[in-house]
Amino acid sequence: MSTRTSKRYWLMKSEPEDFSIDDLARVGVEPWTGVRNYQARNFMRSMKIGDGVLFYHSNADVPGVYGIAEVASAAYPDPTQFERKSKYFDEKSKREEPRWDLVDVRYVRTLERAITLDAIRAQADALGEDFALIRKGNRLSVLPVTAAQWKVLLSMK
DNA sequence: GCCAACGTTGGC
DNA sequence: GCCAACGTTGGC
Repeated sequence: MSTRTSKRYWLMKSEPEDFSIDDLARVGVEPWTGVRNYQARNFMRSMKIGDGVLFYHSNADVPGVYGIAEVASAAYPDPTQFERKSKYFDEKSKREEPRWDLVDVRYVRTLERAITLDAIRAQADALGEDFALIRKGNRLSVLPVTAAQWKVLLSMK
């Protein structure tokens, strides 16, 4: 029994040179490996299948939201933390007590026009000060989006 | 490539 | 528990 019935929303960052919305469109579903920040991990642990995801390109020529995805699994241990050759290997993580989790993310659609970081900043008033993406110094790669913020962002033209 | 912001690590 | 050093993120 889920204690939560309403869908939640998230924003997940990826460097497009590493993994872009086009890559997600190609593979369909992708395990979101490599998150090594406790706050971001905890957000993933609270995700439910079907939650909405804004796919954000960071370190891009034009940073912004390029597509929509959805959560396709509950959180489970990120296998790359145990892979010695992986850049995400964490020697301190134990198989009996994995430190890092991930969720699977499923492609939904690519936006015709990206919602650029500039455009998002221009809507700061409508989005509110609690929007972590545009809070000063924020570096979280997985962050929550309220239903109201989701609506504001996707209705931007 | 630079650098501000911020998280983590480790010495004490 | 403090905090300096270091590493990473991510916009520019």
